[in-house]
Amino acid sequence: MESGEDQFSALDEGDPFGFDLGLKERNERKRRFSEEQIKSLEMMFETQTKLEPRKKLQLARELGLQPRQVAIWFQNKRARWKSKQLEREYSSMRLEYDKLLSSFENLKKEKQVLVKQLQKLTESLEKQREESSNEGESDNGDSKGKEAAVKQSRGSDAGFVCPVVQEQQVEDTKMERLNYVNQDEIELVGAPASTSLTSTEQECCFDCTSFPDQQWWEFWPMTE
DNA sequence: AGCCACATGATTTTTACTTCA
DNA sequence: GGTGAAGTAAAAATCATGTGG
Repeated sequence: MESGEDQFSALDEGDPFGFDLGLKERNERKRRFSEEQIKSLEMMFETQTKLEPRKKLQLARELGLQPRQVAIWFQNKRARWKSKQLEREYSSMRLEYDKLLSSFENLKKEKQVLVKQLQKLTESLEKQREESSNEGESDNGDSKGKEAAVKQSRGSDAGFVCPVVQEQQVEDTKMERLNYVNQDEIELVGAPASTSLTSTEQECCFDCTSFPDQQWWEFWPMTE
C-alpha cells in the first residue's frame, strides 16, 4: 500500500481546524463545501477514485481547501460510492432472481397441466385396453394370432420410447436444471424448494411397461 | 420552534501490507 | 530465511453537525 492520500499527511500539512482546538470548537467550524468545490471533487473522482499526493495538493490549492479535507472527502466518497454500488448490484440481482422465479413457477404450472393431461390419456387407454381384452375372450382363435403379431412387432421395436413419455422426461430434465439452479435462492425466500417437481416415477403414472400385451401406439387415437 | 431523517465532513478503529532489525 | 515490532495506507465504523420537510 503506497501513495494515495493518507490521514497522517494532514499532520504535516496542517489541520484545517487546528488539532489544538477542542472537539466542540472544531465541529462548530464544520462547513459544507461549496457547489463549485463539490463539482470539482466529483469530476476528479470520476477520473480517479484514489488521489495521488501531488494531485491532492494541487486540487486542495485550487479549491481553497486543506489537503486533509480533500483526502477525507475522497475517503468518504469511496465508502459511500461503494455502498451505493452494492445497493445497485443487489437490486439488479433481485430483479434477475424474480424473473427466474416467475418463469420457474410458470413452468411448474405448465408441467402440472401436462401431467393431468397424461393422466386422462392413461385412463382412457386403460379403458380401451379392458374393452379389447373383453372382445378377445369371446374370440380365442383370433387372439392367438394377434398375440403372435404383437410379440413380433415388440421384438423389432425394442428400445423404442413412447414420445409422450419422452416429452415428459425432457420436461423433467428442464425442471431439474431449473430447480438445481434455483434451489438455494428459493430456500432463501421460503419457497418450497423441496417440492419434488421432477420425479417421473412419482408424478407420471403413464408407463409403457404397464402394457404387457399391447404396444402403446395400438391405443393411440388417430388424429388428422 | 422542535423533531426527525438524511446527507456529509471529520474522527477513530480496524485491517492489510511493507520494511527493517 | 523466519519472526516480531513499527510504520503506513485504506477501509470500516462511528460521531457530530447541517439541512430540509
